[in-house]
Amino acid sequence: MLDIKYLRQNAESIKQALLIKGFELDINTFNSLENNRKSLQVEVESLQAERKELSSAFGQAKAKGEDVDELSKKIEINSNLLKEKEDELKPILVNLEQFLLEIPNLPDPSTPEGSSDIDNKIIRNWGDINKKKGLDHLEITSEIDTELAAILAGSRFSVLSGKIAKLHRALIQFMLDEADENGYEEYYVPFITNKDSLTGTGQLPKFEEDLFKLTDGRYLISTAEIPLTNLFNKKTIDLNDIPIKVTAHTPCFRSEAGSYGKDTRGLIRQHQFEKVELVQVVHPEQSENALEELLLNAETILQKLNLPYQVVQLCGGDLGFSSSMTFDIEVWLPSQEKYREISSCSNFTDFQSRRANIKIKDENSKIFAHTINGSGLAVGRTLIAVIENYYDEVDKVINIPDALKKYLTFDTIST
RNA sequence: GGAGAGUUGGCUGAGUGGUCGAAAGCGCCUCCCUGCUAAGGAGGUAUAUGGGUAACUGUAUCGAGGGUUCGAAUCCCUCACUCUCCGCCA
Repeated sequence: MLDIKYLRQNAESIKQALLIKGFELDINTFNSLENNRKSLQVEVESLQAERKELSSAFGQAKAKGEDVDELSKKIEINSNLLKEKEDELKPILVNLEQFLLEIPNLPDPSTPEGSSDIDNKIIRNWGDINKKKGLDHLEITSEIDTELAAILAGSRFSVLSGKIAKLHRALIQFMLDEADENGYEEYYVPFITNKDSLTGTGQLPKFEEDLFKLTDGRYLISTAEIPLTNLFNKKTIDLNDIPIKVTAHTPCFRSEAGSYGKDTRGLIRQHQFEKVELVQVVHPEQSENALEELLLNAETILQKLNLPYQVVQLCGGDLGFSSSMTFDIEVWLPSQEKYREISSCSNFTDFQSRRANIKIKDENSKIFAHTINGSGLAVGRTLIAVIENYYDEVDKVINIPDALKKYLTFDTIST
């Protein structure tokens, strides 16, 4: 959520800044809501002040046994008028709140212009890619079964078995150990979340269709960012406890509404996938560095797995609703001869902390914290990358990356 | 699932219809005293938000939301959460 005071004073420049995200701020609507709000609020509050006075006069008169007929009349007039004005004000406040909740975060000034991922800016790349097109993970192993999953649940699910299932688990363990080494405290969190939490991190109210909703009105998490960030919902954090670094491994559930026909084959885009998430809650002055650090934490995992990747900075059109600045890490997939997103690391500045009310107690004042998060990493896609990049066509085996060997009792997976 | 108790400021905890944003204590801050420390004394110390250039000032907030009332921390209803007991259960 943007600072409403800031919005009042800088509507035009905010509108300009948001255009790069493809969002058109409706200043007229905002101004008319604000003007109505202001005049009605002033009226309501002065009527409330009057009520207070009249009520206490009434009480005193009653106590002295004085006649209260005239006072009663005044009170009735006040009460009717107050009710009328309150009824006018209430929906305006609701609308204003709604309006604010649907405005995206301001993009960082460094954000490249562009409308889709083709305009993302390549920052760096790491590792050598094998130029030769390779088999895809479904072709390589039969221990990933999407047809079986379709019988169990439907499309966009998978069943893993045997050594692939173990490799999948080893990746999770490896990633959590990496996070631990980098100073992130591990959490185990609910995979079901309420509206308040989802509003805090920005999935609601605008992106409900991306989520699986339960019959009791709650939702399955689409990322561990939601529970991890909301660990600090409505909290004031002592300056000494900053920066906070937390991690969790969770399944993520996404409806993938609107992505029909996209990435339909294999594990790339699933309704359910595992992810290790890294979250930091930091002082505003540290957030830029914290994002760099978190990005590096995620990159290191790929380096240790010896998987080639590139880092891109998202352009305005590709930048998420809540994010101010995002770097995606994209891993090389030989079957697609493309880099594919495997981690998304973002600085949300004070956007989430305003919504979730996460504050830092500075020496003598309270300020909104900055929140940073990123995948470290998406496990399913890492599994694909390992399978495809470590496949030995001659021997028809998947070699186990050195970094994972201590988690497994085998060095290769025959196919 | 059943029965009961509870939720008040940074903390402990009083307050069952008005003078209560809320006693008292602790903690914290400023000052005074005392040649260190400790003890003692005086004052201050919630949050959000509106109006105003400002000084200043209005309003809201006692778990959340409704209601009763001229007036609600206090009475009523609904919900959430915590605790105790019973049942069930990994």
